[in-house]
Amino acid sequence: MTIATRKQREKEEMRGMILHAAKSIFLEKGYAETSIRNIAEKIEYSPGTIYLYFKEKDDIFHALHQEGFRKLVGMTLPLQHVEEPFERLKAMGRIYMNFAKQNKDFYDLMFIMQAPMNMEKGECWEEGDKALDHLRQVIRDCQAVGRFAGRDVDFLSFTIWSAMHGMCALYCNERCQAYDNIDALTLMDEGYKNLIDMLAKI
Amino acid sequence: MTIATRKQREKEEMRGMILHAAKSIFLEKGYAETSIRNIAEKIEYSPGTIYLYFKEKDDIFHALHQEGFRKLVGMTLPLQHVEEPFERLKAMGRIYMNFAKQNKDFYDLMFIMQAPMNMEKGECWEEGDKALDHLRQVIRDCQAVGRFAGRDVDFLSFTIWSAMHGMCALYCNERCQAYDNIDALTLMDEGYKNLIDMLAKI
DNA sequence: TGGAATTCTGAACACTGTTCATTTTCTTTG
DNA sequence: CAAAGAAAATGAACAGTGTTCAGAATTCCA
Repeated sequence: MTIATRKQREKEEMRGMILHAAKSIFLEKGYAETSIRNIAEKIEYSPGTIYLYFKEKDDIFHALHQEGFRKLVGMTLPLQHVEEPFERLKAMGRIYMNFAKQNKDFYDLMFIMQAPMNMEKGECWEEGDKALDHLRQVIRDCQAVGRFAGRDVDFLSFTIWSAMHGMCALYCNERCQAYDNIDALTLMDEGYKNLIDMLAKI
Repeated sequence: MTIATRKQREKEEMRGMILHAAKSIFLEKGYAETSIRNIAEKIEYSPGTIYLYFKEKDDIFHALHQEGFRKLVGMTLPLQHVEEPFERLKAMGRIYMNFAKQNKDFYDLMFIMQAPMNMEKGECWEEGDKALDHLRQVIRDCQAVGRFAGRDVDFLSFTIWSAMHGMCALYCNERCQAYDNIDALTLMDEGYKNLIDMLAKI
């Protein structure tokens, strides 16, 4: 093991430490509280050190952004066992919604926040593109069994993603409060059912 | 005209000045750049003065939040001339989407940002509730002419609002970039069409 | 072991929202 | 009109932010 490779490994480890600390603060106290100084304190290094491993704060959140997508993609494994395309689409929606319900902060970071988005597209959406392609493929599969006849795949994927995202975003941004007497999670579930009903008839 | 009423009026005028300055900076340079010091500089007062007219920064954005809703509600006037309920619903959607397209920052402030949301519900959603009630009423009107049979008005309004919001939010947060070769505005238009088609068949 | 290269530090810069003692301005009273 | 009182405006100060960089500490290699 050459010394250069050890240096390389140590650099990776340090990046890992920083990301780990950043993530724990982010999940515990939210984005606003996750400052460079807080992260530095957690890993017991000085603030300046962090800038030797990340060009800027957004880089850290960009990394967490990608981690979030890996997490989401990881949750879609059960889909392999769902053969019927439309059932698969339904399951995808459920998984997406559950991800948002269970990972409010990650969902925020991935789909709502402006923060880590100031990147050249390309590397930023590696994982995100994969997820979107997955949706497109399921839609094509649905078309192969006679559904969504004549619909453009891109436009329909946007329609479906938007509808799901709309519910998740209103949920994450506390806008469900607009419905006084209805629990936010109930709202999401019933909204999802309506969407499925609509997709079934289109 | 008593002196007390003049004082009152001057207080209102000062609030107006602050709001006007805040709005112009907000629309020109975005939320992040709209600092108390920037606002103070624009109206040629010291930063401290602003706190004599607004308890905190969020209060200012809360006021702009309300202004945004008045603006949106104002745009719905043409709806009075649309008799057929479903046509009216379609027109509502168009107006909502156009509002988002033309007022990205206001839309962000009203439906996405967490910023001015840390208020006791109630006064914060006065205008927002009105808009939502409007949607509910149109849905009921649709039901009166045989559409959306058996659907719960609250849940359906959430479904529709979410679907519209999803598109607008992805647009405002630059997530439409996920579609490389498709213009964001085209995406919105086609997404809207799909939604209408689905609502027509539900 | 000595010099070069790397790694780390922490003070400094220019910001942020917010507070508050002090000063300025306006209003009322003697 | 002058003095006293009230109201309004100030700007320095506090604790925080992201980011930079000269200098100190450490590690590496000859």
